[in-house]
Amino acid sequence: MYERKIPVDLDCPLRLTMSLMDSKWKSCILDELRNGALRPSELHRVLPEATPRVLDLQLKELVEDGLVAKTIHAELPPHSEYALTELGRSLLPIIDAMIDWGTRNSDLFERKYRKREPENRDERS
Amino acid sequence: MYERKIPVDLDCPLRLTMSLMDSKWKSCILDELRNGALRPSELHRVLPEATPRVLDLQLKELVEDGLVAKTIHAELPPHSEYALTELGRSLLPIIDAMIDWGTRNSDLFERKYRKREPENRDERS
DNA sequence: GCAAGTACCGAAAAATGATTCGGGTACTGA
DNA sequence: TCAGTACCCGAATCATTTTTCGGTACTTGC
Repeated sequence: MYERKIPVDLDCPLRLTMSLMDSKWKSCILDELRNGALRPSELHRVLPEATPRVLDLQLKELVEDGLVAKTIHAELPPHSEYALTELGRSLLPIIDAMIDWGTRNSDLFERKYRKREPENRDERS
Repeated sequence: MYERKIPVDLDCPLRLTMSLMDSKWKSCILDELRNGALRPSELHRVLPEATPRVLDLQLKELVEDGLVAKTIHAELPPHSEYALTELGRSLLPIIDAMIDWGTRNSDLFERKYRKREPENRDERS
């Protein structure tokens, strides 16, 4: 895990909240966990674009931030599970609002950015 | 401006929304513009931690994404102003929710991460 | 002319974030 | 004991973002 030099911005509530979920996968992970705990392999199955390694790292940070809880089931074979904590669950309204906004406005950005391949955009004037 | 290889993730509404405001300063800029247009120098005055260069780059992206509009006043001396568009304004509820969450939970992370200076944390066990 | 203010912008450096690679452990069932 | 599965991790590498540094251009006031 990276050693965050400036852990979170504690003086600005906005930046604090942002810093907890603005990585590439965290918000998706929180969203996927909304319906119940998932095991790492299951999470990878629902987010196949993220490598297991990334998910592992991000989950670790989420756990460290108290948004997700890890449970190890000692049965055989032992499994680990990640679930939202109450704190993590309290972020869901924000995530819902973002999903909502993205859904309402997706066609706008569709037209704007799906001109062609990732390559050049910037065809103004 | 950096040529985003993958402009925005168009297939996931959550990631789409995120991609528009997950940079270090964008959400702050949107928040600062809520009460009316600001000139670059004014914006720098209210966000002194961000260099004028960064603000410039971020504003440019915000304009390109349609969240902010730029107006050039041709008087002398010519001034430019940046204001929220309707689209940008429609993100404010999300930003409000984040400010809210951050305010409600700041003391939690205060205790957790303000052990000492930005330097080392990582004093587990 | 010259300093000071404002708005820009290019290029490189630095910092941060994400991904890949190559393992390691622990258990299973055969 | 061996392949198979799931989980975990360090380190290097790659990608992206942010910062730094410098510069252009224009206008105002001296």
